[in-house]
Amino acid sequence: MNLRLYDTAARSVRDFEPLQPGRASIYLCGATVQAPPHVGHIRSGLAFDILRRWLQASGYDVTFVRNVTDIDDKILQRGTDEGIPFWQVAMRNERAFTWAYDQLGCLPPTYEPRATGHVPEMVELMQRLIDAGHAYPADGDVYFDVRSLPEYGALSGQRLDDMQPAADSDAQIKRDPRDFALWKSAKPGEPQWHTPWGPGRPGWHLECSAMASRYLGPAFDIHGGGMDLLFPHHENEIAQSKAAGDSFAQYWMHNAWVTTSGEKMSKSLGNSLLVSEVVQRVRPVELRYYLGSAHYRSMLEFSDEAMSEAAAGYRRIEGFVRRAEESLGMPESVPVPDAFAAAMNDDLGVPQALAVVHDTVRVGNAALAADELVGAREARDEVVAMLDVLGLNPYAPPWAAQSDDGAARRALGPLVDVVLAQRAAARDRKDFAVADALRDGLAASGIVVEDTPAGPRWSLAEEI
RNA sequence: GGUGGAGUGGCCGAGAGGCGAGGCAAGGGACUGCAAAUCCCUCUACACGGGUUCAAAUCCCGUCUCCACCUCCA
Repeated sequence: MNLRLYDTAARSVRDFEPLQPGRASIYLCGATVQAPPHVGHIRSGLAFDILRRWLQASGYDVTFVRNVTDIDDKILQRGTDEGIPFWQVAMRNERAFTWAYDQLGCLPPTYEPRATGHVPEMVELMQRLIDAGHAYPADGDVYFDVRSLPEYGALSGQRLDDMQPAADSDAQIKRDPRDFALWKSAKPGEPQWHTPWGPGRPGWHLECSAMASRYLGPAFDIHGGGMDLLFPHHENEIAQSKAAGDSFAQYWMHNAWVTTSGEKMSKSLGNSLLVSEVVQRVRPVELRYYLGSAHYRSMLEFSDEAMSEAAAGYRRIEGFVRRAEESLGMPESVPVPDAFAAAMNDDLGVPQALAVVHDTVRVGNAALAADELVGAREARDEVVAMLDVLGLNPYAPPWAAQSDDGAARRALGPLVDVVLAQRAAARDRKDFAVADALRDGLAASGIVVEDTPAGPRWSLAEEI
């Protein structure tokens, strides 16, 4: 079974057929770096990280571009408010995004272009659009003429005449109120670049068209982003690029948002949960598991309770892998089970894929309990292979480094061994009160002791 | 007004005509000095009203509720 993906433009699931066999090119709309990221932003990065990993695991050579839009009205406003250059605001928030992507184990993009670094490409694109009669300069602005493109609105399924007229003050200088700005003339004090139409700065949509074609060419495979970018951002991107003669994206994918109390998480609603805050309450790998556990096109209602449940689910998987390592050593690379591959090939069916993981964990646990090492090894290696596709492999970066409390374990080990020896002596003489007190004492220090047929095992508690 | 999405058991969350995904929680059992972990078993579903069908959570008609987008948004 081949990979099938839901294409927003076709409103249906389609077989994925790359432009070049064995290669896949993806452009993901990244952050407009106005503020630090909340979990909704990172869900988008995560959903497409899983797509990318699955394509790579399926043998594709993936080129993954995720842009940074480092100039827009809010960034400029914030710079003004704080009395600092806009680029300082942008850089600060870009670092916060990078940190969050890294925390959640999202692979770095192949290229990560910034809007302000691609003004020449934007100017060239605008010139092509003007020459083709799809854009026009007006008072130092440059607008896209939506009426010049009959298919405008097709991606989002809207007809121009049904749209609410924009409450836009510059309506006088536009040919149609729904024409959108490719380029904005510089107001006093604003940053500016020189163009044939006067000094100004980029509009919101132009940068993605310019950068996508710069790094992926006039035609590429997949364009991704949040559902809320469908209109206007992606509609305008497709309009710019198609009007300029590019074939642009062959597939459009959109992830659903994260909600709290039934409402979309949003900076403007003030109900957003910063990634930096959430990872104080739960390990980053557990947050990744939680955000990835719902299908990418389903809304995810965020709650601490649901996140804790998800964390418990991940620890069950992780516990199996760690316990298996004690008797089996490190895992070997094996193919993922067919059921897992089938789930992933069906428009990234991570929920069903996770069901396969859990089923395999149960089989593996039973094999371990029965001392059937062959079966346990098979299950363990498959589980690790599946976790790897999902970016949850505890042996892979960044989790390996984070969960390897090497220094702490080396320092604590001899001390814990002393206490465990005392406890063993107490148990031998049936003095269970003392034995339990010793175990409780360790537990109070965050050291969990479990008895196994091979003797006690200790670990550092994950609960914070 | 236009467009799109959602309503599933105590909770999260899949599925899209027939054999009840999975997880978390709960109860029972096995194991254990006790616990933990693990395994086995068990319970509770498809918003509402009609219809089609041998068979509907799934298809059709209608209704209700909720959410999102329509030039700030992942």
